Amino acid sequence: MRQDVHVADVPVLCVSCEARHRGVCGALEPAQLLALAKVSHKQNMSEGTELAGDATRADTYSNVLSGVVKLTKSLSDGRQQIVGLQFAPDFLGRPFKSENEMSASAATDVSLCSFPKSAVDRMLRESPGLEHRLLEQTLKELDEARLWMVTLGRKTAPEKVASFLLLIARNSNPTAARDAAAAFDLPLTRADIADFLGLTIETVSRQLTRLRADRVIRIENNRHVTVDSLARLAARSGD
Amino acid sequence: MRQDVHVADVPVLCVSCEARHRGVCGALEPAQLLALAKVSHKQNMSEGTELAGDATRADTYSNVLSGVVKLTKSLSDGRQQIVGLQFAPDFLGRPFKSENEMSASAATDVSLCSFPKSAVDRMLRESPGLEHRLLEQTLKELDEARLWMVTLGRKTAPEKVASFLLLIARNSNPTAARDAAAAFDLPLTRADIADFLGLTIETVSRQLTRLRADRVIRIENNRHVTVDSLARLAARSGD
DNA sequence: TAGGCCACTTGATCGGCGTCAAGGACCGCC
DNA sequence: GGCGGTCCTTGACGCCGATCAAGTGGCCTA
Repeated sequence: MRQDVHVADVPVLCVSCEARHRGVCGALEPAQLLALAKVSHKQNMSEGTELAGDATRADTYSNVLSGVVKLTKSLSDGRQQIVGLQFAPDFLGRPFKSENEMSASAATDVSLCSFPKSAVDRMLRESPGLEHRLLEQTLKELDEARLWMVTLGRKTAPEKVASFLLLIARNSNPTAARDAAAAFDLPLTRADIADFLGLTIETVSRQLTRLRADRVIRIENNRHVTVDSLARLAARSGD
Repeated sequence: MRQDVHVADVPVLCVSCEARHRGVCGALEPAQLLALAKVSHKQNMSEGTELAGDATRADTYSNVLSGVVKLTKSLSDGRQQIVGLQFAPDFLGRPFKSENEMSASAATDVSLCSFPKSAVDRMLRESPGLEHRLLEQTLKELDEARLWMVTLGRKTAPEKVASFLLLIARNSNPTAARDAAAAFDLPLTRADIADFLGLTIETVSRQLTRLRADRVIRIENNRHVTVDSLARLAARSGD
């Protein structure tokens, strides 16, 4: 019965939403959640869709409900670097700035729950718990970014590719033991992997075939990867 | 007179402290500032001092009052990467985690104002303004980290070195015009610059002499750099 | 003044990864 | 079934930056 009352308080949109528990929405009171749900909407974007351009006005925030969003920065001559991957239930958007400094696009088919920036900014001022969640997520992203800087700056191509596979493997099953097996689909094309690792697609391809030749991984349909021993993969990741 | 009253409220330790205005302490009420000042202490550390080791217990936070602190991560075989530089009045420490995941050390002589973690954590819970400041700083650091990821992943050695010089130049005089002249001391040794850029010290040295040969910079005593036109330097930074 | 140490520079050589080019696998479309 | 397109793989080659090895200059100590 208590459950019923509880569920009755929760907006329909949010009932089965992962972000309500693990994401930033978990910090909201039922009344706030209701207010926010009224102005938010779920949307599905297909792979490749540009979600927010570089130096464009950003007037919405989003939660990632499923799929993977890539954050990229480019140099003027077209060289590109992926500076972050956002998985469910990550929060998408840069508080306290109205301009995007990077572009976000759907690396896979993605579903998002989007809110007007103004509504969230108001709640941020009223509800310290929300700001706390946002701080936690931002610190997590900062840790991840700094960890990746080591990969970009100091690892070799074979180590980079192994590190990437490990990242995806761990993300697709966070509870797996360190030395377990794993199977997952790569959420990125070879070109995206290259942009994430600071390599070319040829080098990525060569390293993947090398890992396959050495029986560390198997690949089906270019996307589906099977790893018999994550420990063997980790041994190739350099750290 | 109002000024006198105001100053009288401020702890001696904090009266002339930059962090009280631009740093996180600016979010504190006089009473909180007083309470914090009672348990904090200023300390000077000389170049090279290890401030916090990898995987050690971290039980203090600090504000950087002067000098530069480098945050580094290492791979097991000794390869090292600097993942962040902290200048005054930056906040030093990782809230909500008791273990360091990276090591911090003094890149130059440094003066710090250190607080027990517990005292700050308590204030974080009581004072939303403090958490807000911290979120702003963390977002700023995340932006910087992601910007640097492009440098690490996609720029050539000449571009990396030019980018580094620009970063230091802009930091030593944030208000300078984009095409002004600049003069500053490098806060890092060649070895540190290499670890920051993901290069070797030989390559860093070669690129610096090239910039000098091309009259983009002048160098005295290995550390003091003069730039006649920041715009010319920026033109070599790749972005 | 000699000697050692440290940070940095400079030169010669090597190899990892980028570049260029071709070819294969899979797809939808006509 | 042929055809073009996209994504990926594979091979040949060359260059940028790492590696190895001296050499220079400033500073400290004796």
